[in-house]
Amino acid sequence: MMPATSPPRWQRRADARPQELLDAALAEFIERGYVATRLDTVARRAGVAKATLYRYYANKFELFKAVVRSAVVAEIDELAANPAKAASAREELAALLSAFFQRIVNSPLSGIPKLVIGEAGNFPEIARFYHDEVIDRARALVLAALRRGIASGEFRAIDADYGFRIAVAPLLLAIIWKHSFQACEPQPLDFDRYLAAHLDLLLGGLTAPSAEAA
Amino acid sequence: MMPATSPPRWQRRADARPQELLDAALAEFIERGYVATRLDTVARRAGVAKATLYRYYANKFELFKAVVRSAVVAEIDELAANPAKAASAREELAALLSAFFQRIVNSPLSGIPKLVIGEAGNFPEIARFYHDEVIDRARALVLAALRRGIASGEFRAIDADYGFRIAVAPLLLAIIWKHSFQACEPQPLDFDRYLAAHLDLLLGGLTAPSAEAA
DNA sequence: ACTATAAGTGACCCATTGGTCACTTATTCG
DNA sequence: CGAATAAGTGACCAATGGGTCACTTATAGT
Repeated sequence: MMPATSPPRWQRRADARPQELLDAALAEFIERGYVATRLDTVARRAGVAKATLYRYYANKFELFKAVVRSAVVAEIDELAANPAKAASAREELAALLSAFFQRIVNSPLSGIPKLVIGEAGNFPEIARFYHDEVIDRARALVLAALRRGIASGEFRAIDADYGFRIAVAPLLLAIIWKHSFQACEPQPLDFDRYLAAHLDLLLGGLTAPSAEAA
Repeated sequence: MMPATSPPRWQRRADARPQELLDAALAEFIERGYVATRLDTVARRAGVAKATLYRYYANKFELFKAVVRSAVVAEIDELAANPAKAASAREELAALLSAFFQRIVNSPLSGIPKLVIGEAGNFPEIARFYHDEVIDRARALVLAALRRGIASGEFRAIDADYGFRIAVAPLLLAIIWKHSFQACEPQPLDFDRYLAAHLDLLLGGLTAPSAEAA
């Protein structure tokens, strides 16, 4: 009988662990939100014990920040780095909102904004972090498109900052709907038609002559 | 020495308790959300012990439903009962969204939709309840205004159900902003200007001629 | 080989809170 | 006045989960 050398109970993989933990945590945060995500589950999903997770991330919030940076912030930065330079401001704005829609709203990643929307009220640090790292970046992109259109006379001279919020509001609503109320309705929302309807109305409103009375 | 009859340690006030508990619970839910609201705190705020609360409401969810019905649903029903019959569909829609804005978004009551947005994902029963009791009611009102305008030719023939969502999305965003991100920005959002900007764009978009090319 | 050490772990602590229950007491009614 | 009973209560339970710590063990360097 060979006393078969029992395989090691675990391996040292210090360089692979951080990313594996990040992947596991992203999936869990998306599925369950911030509070409901159990660090023990995240660790097991990554194939390690909870105490091991703490060797790489100091606490839950640090883990969360790392996840958001590696997933959402990276996505937006990529968008910002490859600007779809369109002929008109209309097209640029439409392309931008479409990109946000396809890459975030209509993807599993939407779980992150959903989580933030829900829990930012109870965790001011999360709100501040997300505001500074994500919202500000996204806003810069939208504001640029709006200002371009206003400067060129393509759009009416609205307050761009308010325009930004009104332009992205339907994206937020789509996220909320998808994650919280989808199951309450017989037929699901058609995301493409929804986006098209929004762009149609928004661009119509932006272009309409200022003084139109009833 | 008169052995002064010590005042009763507590009083029986079976008819006043339910409303007092509702008031306390509304305030707590608004301040802290669903999960973070402690039933012990609610009870103490109403001047009773936690076990007393359970004599009137079977559990946390039942208490929550009672709160929403007595506060939010009542508000919407009142709105529905006194329809501001305006001359045009434009005015009707504007009046309706303004009313929602003033009575809910720009009032402490906004804490309730905020809470639902945040926690509906983790509590399907809350989502279902809010969808059936609140969203459906609100949607009926907005849809009526939209359909009226479409029927009269005042609005373009968009899909009213999508229009509903796009019309209310900025209200939701305002709620989220107010509760979660207000503190992250130097100057606060001017709610009145924000609403005006939204109505301006929305009505502009709804009225614009269908085929306007760049 | 063998040792230094970084990587990994199980068991534990502690605070938290929805919900329950046996008990006390204010009030009402005959 | 004195039950009967509904209103009210404090003390408790069980489950939960973030975070810690003393300990074990894989592995690289010599």
